[in-house]
Amino acid sequence: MVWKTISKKLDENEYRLTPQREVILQVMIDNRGKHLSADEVYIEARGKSSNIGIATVYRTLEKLASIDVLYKTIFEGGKYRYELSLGESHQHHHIICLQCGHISEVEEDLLHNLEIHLEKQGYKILDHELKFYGYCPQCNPKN
Amino acid sequence: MVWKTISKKLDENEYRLTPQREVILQVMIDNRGKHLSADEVYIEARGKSSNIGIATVYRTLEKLASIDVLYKTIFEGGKYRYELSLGESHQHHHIICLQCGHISEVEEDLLHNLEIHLEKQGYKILDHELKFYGYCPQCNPKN
DNA sequence: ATGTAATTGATAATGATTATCAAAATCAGG
DNA sequence: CCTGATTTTGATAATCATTATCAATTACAT
Repeated sequence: MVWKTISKKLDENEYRLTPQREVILQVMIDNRGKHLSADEVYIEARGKSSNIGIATVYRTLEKLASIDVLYKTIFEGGKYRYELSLGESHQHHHIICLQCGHISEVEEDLLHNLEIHLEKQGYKILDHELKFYGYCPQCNPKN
Repeated sequence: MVWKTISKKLDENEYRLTPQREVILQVMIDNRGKHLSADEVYIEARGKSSNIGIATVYRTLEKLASIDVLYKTIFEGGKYRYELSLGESHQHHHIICLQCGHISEVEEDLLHNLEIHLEKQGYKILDHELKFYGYCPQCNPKN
């Protein structure tokens, strides 16, 4: 199901699925919903196939992001993170826990109205990204 | 007016206003509303006082951000950017033009409802950050 | 004045990412 | 299947932003 959608995108972009790329993709699928940095992907990929190079990881993540198989973003902390992009357009709403660092997602897409508002002002909005900073339910002192 | 508020914060935090720090602050005030990277601040600061070191710029920006005189964030592009933080709490709504790179701000604070919603789920939200990507009125092909 | 503490600027060290390049893998046509 | 051309890979060098180090300067409190 997930693989089918992805393969299609790879084909469309004439991007060959080598063993290394397959391992990296599998890592991303296994971690669906998480936001992995390149070195985190590298470590997990090594577990599956011990002789994969860090350069290949960077290259592959970059390429997969450019064809929208992955979504690439950067959080406070200064390194890029990647997550599987699941076809649907607006899903980039993150809640970052300042205590444990856990990053979860908000499903709602409540920004549509605001985008309309901005377009009336002459902007053309293509995408948005929303980040909340605070404590997740586990870390919330009140809970 | 701006200076008064800032001096107060500096005093409260026992942060001395040396000539170098004053120059850096002046650069930030001159560029109110813009989002400068450390090296951009460095270049402008050099124009005003030719023998300021890059290390001092980094140190000062970092410190000023930690006492909320500046707001520090990171955009696609991988480097930190700083802007003057003007007392009011929620103002971190940015519109990034994909054409010219210009970053402007949305004044509205329409996320309050969403925050309430998340708090009902057990989260404790302390801050948020919203970024729109698209074309500004000048670059919008439709205009 | 004078000794102590804070600040500075140059530069080394670090961490993340990108570029380079020779070797290995893969492909397409005979 | 061969074989030459093309793509991909992994190691590593290069780069870029940021942070740490440290001796020299500056400011402070007595």
